[in-house]
Amino acid sequence: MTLALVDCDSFYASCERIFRPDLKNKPIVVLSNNDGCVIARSKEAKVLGVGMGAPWFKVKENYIKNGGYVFSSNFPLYGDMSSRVMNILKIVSPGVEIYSIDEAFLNLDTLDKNFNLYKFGCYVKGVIKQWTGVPVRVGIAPTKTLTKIAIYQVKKMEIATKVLQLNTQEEITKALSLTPVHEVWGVGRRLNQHLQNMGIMTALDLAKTDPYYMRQKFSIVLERTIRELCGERCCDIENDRTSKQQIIVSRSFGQRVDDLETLQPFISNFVVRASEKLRHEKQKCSQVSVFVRTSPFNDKKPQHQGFNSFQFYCPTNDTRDILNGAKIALKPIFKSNYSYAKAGILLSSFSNEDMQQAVLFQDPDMPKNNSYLMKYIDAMNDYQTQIYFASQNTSHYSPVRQNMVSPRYTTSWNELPLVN
DNA sequence: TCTGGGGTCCTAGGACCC
DNA sequence: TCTGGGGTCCTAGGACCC
Repeated sequence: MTLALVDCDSFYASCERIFRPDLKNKPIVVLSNNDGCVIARSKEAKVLGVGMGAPWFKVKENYIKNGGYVFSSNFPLYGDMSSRVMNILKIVSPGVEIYSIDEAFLNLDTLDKNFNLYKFGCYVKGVIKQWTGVPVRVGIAPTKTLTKIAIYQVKKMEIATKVLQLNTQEEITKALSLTPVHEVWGVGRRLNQHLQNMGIMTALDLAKTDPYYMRQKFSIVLERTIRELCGERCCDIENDRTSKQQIIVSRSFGQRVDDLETLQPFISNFVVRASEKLRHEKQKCSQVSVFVRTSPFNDKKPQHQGFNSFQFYCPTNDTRDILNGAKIALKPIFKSNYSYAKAGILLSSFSNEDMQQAVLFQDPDMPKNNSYLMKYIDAMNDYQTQIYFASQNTSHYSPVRQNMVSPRYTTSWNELPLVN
């Protein structure tokens, strides 16, 4: 009974480096939207003391002075590199669960008992590096939570092969004793504080607690974590990805927005994007919510945040319906005299697009949603946006500030890497 | 001056039912 | 003075993840 976790090493920074081989062994950081804060760091950048999530304007000077390189985020590139990695995993592994853009669990239960899993891990690492250039780590263990522990140990102990198998109880116990409790998957800031107060400092301390007691005191989630640390599988591999429960599109603004006439078209852009995702998921939604907020970091200006939802009479994935709902929801929460720093929309209450909810006062043969129209618009916009809705801002997706974006090396004909 | 975006799961509590 | 018991469903909010 064995699982593996394949984890890309400093993923975004590695993607940038693949197309800039001159940056080998150089510090690289990747920034969030608007070049706000640091969301990825190469090993060398960590050495320079750049923290995860650090506001860029605070670390910039020192980092650049020390010879660091910096990129604005380039998600088309990272998304494409990710799917290349995942496609390789689907070839080499009997079962794959894509967990995030840079992580996947492999189900190795079906492999023969005498199969050399450690060698397999090394092979996976090698083939991904050779075919994509992405460096990965592999953790092998009986449960998901333990594969996470294995990955943490690869990082912390700087294991040269980047592959660690936790097989015997001795190996597991040793790894647990060397892992601080806040590094355990599922233990966040709040829980860590409580556990520390109880004298639970390491993953091994946590594994030794009574799961029933901890369930009463905290939650069933923690009970599962404890059992997983003890080798009892509580989280299964999900082979076929379950459909989404909600879709969010939101942005922080590079420039503050303080009037509805400016904000509304950006909200429309978010709605259009979210509706495309919804149709891509083959779902309809019954609710759209809109939120706005001022900057929580600016204590000199008045603060405001608003959230409001609109319910649809029957489920829809027609952009025009959702634009209308979002517009109605935004009105009461928008207040003038505030400088808004972030806004977004959220679609929820999904149902399958094939199911048609009959409506009493509507002719069932005349659906309001014109799904053909949306299909054609999606098809036309697939390659490059050609059709906009009247309420959109067609010149800017959102007020954004990005100064250091790398080319879309793999997803745009005009930006392919050149070989001299 | 400048602080990301997109998700999941669980729980408590209210509304409602018989 | 004294005011049941047991259940379901839904939602908002918290905690956590990458």
